[in-house]
Amino acid sequence: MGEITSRAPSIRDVAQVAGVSTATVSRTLSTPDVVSKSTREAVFAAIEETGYRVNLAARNLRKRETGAIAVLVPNLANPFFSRILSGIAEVMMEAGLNVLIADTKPTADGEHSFPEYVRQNHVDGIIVLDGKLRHEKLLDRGSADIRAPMVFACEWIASIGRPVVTVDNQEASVRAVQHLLKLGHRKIGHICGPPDNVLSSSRLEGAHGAMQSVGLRMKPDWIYPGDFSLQSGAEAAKLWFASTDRPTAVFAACDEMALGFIGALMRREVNVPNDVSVVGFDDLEMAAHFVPALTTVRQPRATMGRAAARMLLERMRMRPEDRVAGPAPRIILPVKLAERESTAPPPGRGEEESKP
Amino acid sequence: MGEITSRAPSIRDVAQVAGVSTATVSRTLSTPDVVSKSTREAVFAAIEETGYRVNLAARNLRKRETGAIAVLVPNLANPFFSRILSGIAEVMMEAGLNVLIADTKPTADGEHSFPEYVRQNHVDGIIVLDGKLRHEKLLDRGSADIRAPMVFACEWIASIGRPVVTVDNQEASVRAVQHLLKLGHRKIGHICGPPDNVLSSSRLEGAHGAMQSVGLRMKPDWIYPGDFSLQSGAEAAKLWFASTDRPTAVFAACDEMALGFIGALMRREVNVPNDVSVVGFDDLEMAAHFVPALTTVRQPRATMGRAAARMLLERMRMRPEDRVAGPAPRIILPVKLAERESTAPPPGRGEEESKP
DNA sequence: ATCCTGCATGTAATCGATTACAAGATAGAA
DNA sequence: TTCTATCTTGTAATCGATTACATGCAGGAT
Repeated sequence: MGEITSRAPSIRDVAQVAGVSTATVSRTLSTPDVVSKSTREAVFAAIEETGYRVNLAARNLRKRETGAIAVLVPNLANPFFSRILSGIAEVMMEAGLNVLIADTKPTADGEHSFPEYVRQNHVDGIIVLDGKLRHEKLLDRGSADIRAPMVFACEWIASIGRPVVTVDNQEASVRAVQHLLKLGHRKIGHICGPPDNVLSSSRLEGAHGAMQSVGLRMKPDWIYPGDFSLQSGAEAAKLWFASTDRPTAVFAACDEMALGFIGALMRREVNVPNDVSVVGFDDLEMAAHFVPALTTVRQPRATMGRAAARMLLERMRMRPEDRVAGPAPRIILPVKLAERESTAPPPGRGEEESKP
Repeated sequence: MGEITSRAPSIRDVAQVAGVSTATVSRTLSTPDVVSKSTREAVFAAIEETGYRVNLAARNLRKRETGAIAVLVPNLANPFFSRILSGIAEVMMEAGLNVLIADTKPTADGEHSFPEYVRQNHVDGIIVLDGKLRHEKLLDRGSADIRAPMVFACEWIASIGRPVVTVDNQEASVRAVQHLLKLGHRKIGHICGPPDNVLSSSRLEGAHGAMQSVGLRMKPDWIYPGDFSLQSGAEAAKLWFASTDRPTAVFAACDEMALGFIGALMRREVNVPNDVSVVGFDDLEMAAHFVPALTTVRQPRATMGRAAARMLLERMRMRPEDRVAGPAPRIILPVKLAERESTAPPPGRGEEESKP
């Protein structure tokens, strides 16, 4: 197909063809209104003829920017993040910025990795979806943060004063637990997210708080460890099954764990929701298709992504000294509880088809 | 925290601190062995002291390369791709290359998008996981392909002669169907992938072929349209349910559709596998956790990613004229059938707990 | 006719790293 | 002692685009 060109056409080639200087070509591209109509047309024709594309390395070098932003995702394998990413991409593409996605999934040594192109001045801004990165990495001297603004979305690191876009995790958890309380549950358990994660702790606290406000408490046995994975949900099911004093309802800190939990229970002939009710968090697409369909807290993922993107754009336009002035803004988005099939009154006191 | 530096340290600053020329600093970084031990140490100390990081825009401009490769993913929301991505990232990071991930999900106008940083000479190589991109886009004059080599993984575009890393989809489908045949099924249906997709057609053909080779055929009614989404699996369930002459087993072209299909059936009180057996394709993590656990064709996703990455590295090292010489290589990876709970003998003739 | 204003364009420095080439230094051979 | 080979380092051009500044020109005011 296309002949192998020895070299890509540069702005010089265009200038030559159009019979103008390179400065004029550059101006035609960046500020067309200062160029006369006739030259403008000549330049565009020359661009067409030569097949010219701007060399971004050269532009970036000169402008001291890169035209790209990075998104640090804790684990691409988790479908939860995809919608957020597409929300981000939508806003950024519109703004003419490219989006680099980096998986910070821990490497063999257990460290969350931090891709080189983020450290180096390769991006103009960073959106962090990972609340478990080590502070030093993000704030490393010479790393991008000094030059490139950063915002957190969904998860965040409390000790780093940067803007955050999130939902009110605590409030959402309160609502999830209240839903269970209203159904008549009194013994409610929780499958936690990974320790040291802001989401884990605020969701756990929300659950605790909701119980306390009606004079109940969660037995420590009913609090199962987890790490947001399907597998850890299944592990929680083992614990639930093995115990004698079981909660009649379990609120999982994410849908994956909720589904892993339900799957493992059903494999042991435990019926959800008749034997135990389960509420999730996130509202993954799978949640509605699972049997039983999962009652869960819906996060506005695309909206969250778009909000984070817009926030970052705003910060990128600010002067660096203004960015550090005052407290970092915080956008809290509303959530909704999607009530589906995985929750019902507790066994023995249900209005419906509960079994004794 | 860190003071806002007016400018990032450049190679000049390092040179000045170390008391050498910029050339020596550059050499110390790229070819340390031609530099004397004493200067080398001085330079490293100066780098440490200044916190110097190489400016990639400058390096790329000079070296006419970018140190990054792009992966074009048809739909990030599909968890199938994540493992492939991590396989790619693993190999590429080791080779010192950055990985840019681009979602080519169709925009409003139905066109698969093709991010600017891939068109422009922004990447040194491209891995395409999307078999639905328009040819012109990939081969566009001035686009990256002339300079940057390209390989396909998983999906591919038959008319573009580029290396491909994939599994034998047809053979895998044959095995899936043979598994159903061995269980005693004679009426076997198929949920297709999107039309115009190489995977869809080869999986369908494989299924057809397996039937034909034992003298059977799939009734056209048993071939359900789909697009690899959960939702389309659920739609297929509606069709199955509404028909009178139903297949006793269904082979879905991907796990998502298989799970959507099962979920929708179970919601209609249809039992899987007792009323109908279902086989999927991909072996998503969820497949094993679903109830019933899904029998499915396991694709070696991480291996596929690694193989594609290595293939691309090899192509990047070749001279451009050698790349077009001869037929493009093709790597076919083996698959395995994971037999789980969603398949059983057809109703009425089962050895086990089938119901009449 | 002269001067000023404002627009359109060109000239050339610049961003930071790489590398061909030149030059200096050192050691060994004759 | 002189010459050559080898090793180390510096000089300066280069990659391609942007932009401050200078220049030239047309039209209007006086």
